[in-house]
Amino acid sequence: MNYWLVKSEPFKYSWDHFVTEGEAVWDGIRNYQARNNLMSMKTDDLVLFYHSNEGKEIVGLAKVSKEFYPDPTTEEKGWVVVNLVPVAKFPKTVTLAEIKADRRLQDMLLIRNSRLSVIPVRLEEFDLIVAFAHEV
DNA sequence: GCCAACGTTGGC
DNA sequence: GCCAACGTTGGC
Repeated sequence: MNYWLVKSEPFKYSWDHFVTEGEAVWDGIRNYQARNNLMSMKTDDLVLFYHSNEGKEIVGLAKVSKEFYPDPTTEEKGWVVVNLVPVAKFPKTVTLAEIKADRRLQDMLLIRNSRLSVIPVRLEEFDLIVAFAHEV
């Protein structure tokens, strides 16, 4: 089991929209590193859902419902999508500021490479973020 | 709205 | 194969 984080601009595709639809085709990835991460995702891997630009916070948890297949939104070869389904909205969002403030999370690619939109997350980091999301 | 960081493209 | 120029992302 691996853990991931995906970014979405809420203006384009928000968590609420994701929940309403019930399943998302994660299309439009045009970056090789992000693409490689998509191709490493396995069914039932857990995925943190992050709102970029507006909010800058992790809002909920999703999981992989279908492993990678060719991106239907482009003719170009080599790009792929996965399907995601919502698991749970976090009781409390975890902001980028909180993540940056925690010494244990400094190595996250979310911070180190802010432009990458599909990011692997280590188990320790994942557990910590889930714990933050449930703090009172 | 600005700009830093990063990726990609193309000239040489 | 190097590197300058350009485009894009996303934090501030």
